[in-house]
Amino acid sequence: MTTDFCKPSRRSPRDRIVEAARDLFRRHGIRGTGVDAIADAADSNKMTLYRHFSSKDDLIVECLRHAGMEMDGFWRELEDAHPGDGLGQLRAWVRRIAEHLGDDRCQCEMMSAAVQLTDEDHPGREVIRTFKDAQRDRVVELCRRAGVADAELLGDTLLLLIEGARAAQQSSGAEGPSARFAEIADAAILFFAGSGAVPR
Amino acid sequence: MTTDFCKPSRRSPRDRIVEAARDLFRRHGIRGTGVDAIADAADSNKMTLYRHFSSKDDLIVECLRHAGMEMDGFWRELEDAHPGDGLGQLRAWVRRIAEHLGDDRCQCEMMSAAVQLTDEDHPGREVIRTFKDAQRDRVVELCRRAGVADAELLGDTLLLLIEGARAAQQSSGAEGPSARFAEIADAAILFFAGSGAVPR
DNA sequence: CGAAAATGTTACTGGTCGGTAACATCGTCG
DNA sequence: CGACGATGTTACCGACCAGTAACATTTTCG
Repeated sequence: MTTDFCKPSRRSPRDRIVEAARDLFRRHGIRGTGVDAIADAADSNKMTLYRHFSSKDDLIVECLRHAGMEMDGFWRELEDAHPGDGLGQLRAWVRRIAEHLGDDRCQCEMMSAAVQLTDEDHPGREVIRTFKDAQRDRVVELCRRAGVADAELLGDTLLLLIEGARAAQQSSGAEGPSARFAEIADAAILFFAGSGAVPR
Repeated sequence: MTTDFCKPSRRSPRDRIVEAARDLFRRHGIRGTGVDAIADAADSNKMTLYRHFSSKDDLIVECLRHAGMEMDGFWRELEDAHPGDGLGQLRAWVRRIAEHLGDDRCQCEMMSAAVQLTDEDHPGREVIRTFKDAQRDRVVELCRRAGVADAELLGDTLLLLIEGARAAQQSSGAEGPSARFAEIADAAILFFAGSGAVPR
C-alpha cells in the first residue's frame, strides 16, 4: 500500500518482464525476440530476468500461463454479466471475440505459440493443451446450459469457427473470411438452440 | 529425357532445396531452420542455395509459391474427379482436408507462415494473401455452382472451419475440436444446399 | 540506522546464423 | 578433346543470441 506512487515502473520487475515478453512475442514472434530486447522493453536487465526465470523457455511458459489466466478472468466477466444465462454468455463471448479480432492485442497467443513451438516436447505445449481442453469444457458446458441438445457439437463448431477466424485474420487480413465470423457463429448458435431442446 | 537415370538425387538442386526447405520449415519453423541445414538436407550446399536465391527470405517466398502451386494442382484434381459438380467437389474437398489433417505433411504452410512472418512487409505475406484470396474465390464459385443461395456465406463458413481445424490440430492435437471437422463442414454444406436453391 | 535482499551494470563466453569469397570439381556440349 | 557453366568445398566475416560472472546500486525491513 505504501509502494508505487507514480514511479515510471510501478509493478514488479518480474511482472514487467512477463508483460514485455508477451508484447514482443506477439509483435516479433517468439524466436524473433531476444532476451536482451525483453529485458530492455521491461525497463529491466538480463540478469534480473535470469534471476526470475531459469531460461527463455521458462519465461515462455510463464507468458502462456499469464495469457491463460487473463482468459480465465474474461470467462468470469462473462458469468458476471449474464449470470446463469448460458445462451447469453455464449453470444456475448462470440461478440467479444469478433470485436477483438482486429486488435493488435488479439487473443491468439496460444495459437501463435502452438505454431512457433515446433518442438513437441517444449513445456509450453502442455500449457497450451491444458488451456485448450479447459476452454473446450467451458464452452460445451455453456452450450449445455443454453439448452442445446448436442452441446459437444455446437461447442466444437464454435471453437473451430473462432480459431479459424483468428487464423484467417492473420492470413487474409480483416476483410477476409473472418469479417463474417460473428454472423456465422451467431447463426450456428441459433440453429442449434432452435433445433435442440428449447431454452428457458 | 537423357538425364536422371537412377541417380540418388535426380531433380535439380534448386528443386531439392525448395523441397528440403519446405520440409524443414514445416518441422522446425521458418526461423528455427538455418540455411546450412536446408542446403544439407537438400544434399547440396549453401553456395548453390545462394546462387539460386538471393536470400533466405527469397527462398521462403519461393516455398510459399510452390505450396500454392501444389494446391492449384489439387483443385484441378477435384474438377477432374467431379466435373461440373460443385456440390461433389465441395464435399470431396472437405473430405480430403479432413483426411490430411493429421498428416505430418499437412497443408497449413500458409497459415504457419502467416504466423511466423511477423514483419508486415515481408514479401511472403503478399503471396499468402494472394493465395488466400484466390482460394476464397474458388470456394465461393463452387458453392455457387452447387446451387447455394448465399454462396459467399457458405464459402466463408467453410474457410473458417478449415482454418480452425488446422489451428485446433496444432493446439489441441487430433482428439480436439478438429476431430469433428468433417462432420461439421458436411452439415454446413447440407444446410446451405437444402435451404437455398435446390441443386440439380 | 544498518544489514540483507533485490535489482542494476558491465563485460564476457561459446555458439549459431545469414551471407560472401576463393578455389576445386563435375557435367554438358561444341 | 577442350571450354564453359553449374555445382561442390572450405574458410571466413560480422552480427546476434542465450546464458553467466563479478561487482555496484538500490530497496526493503527489522
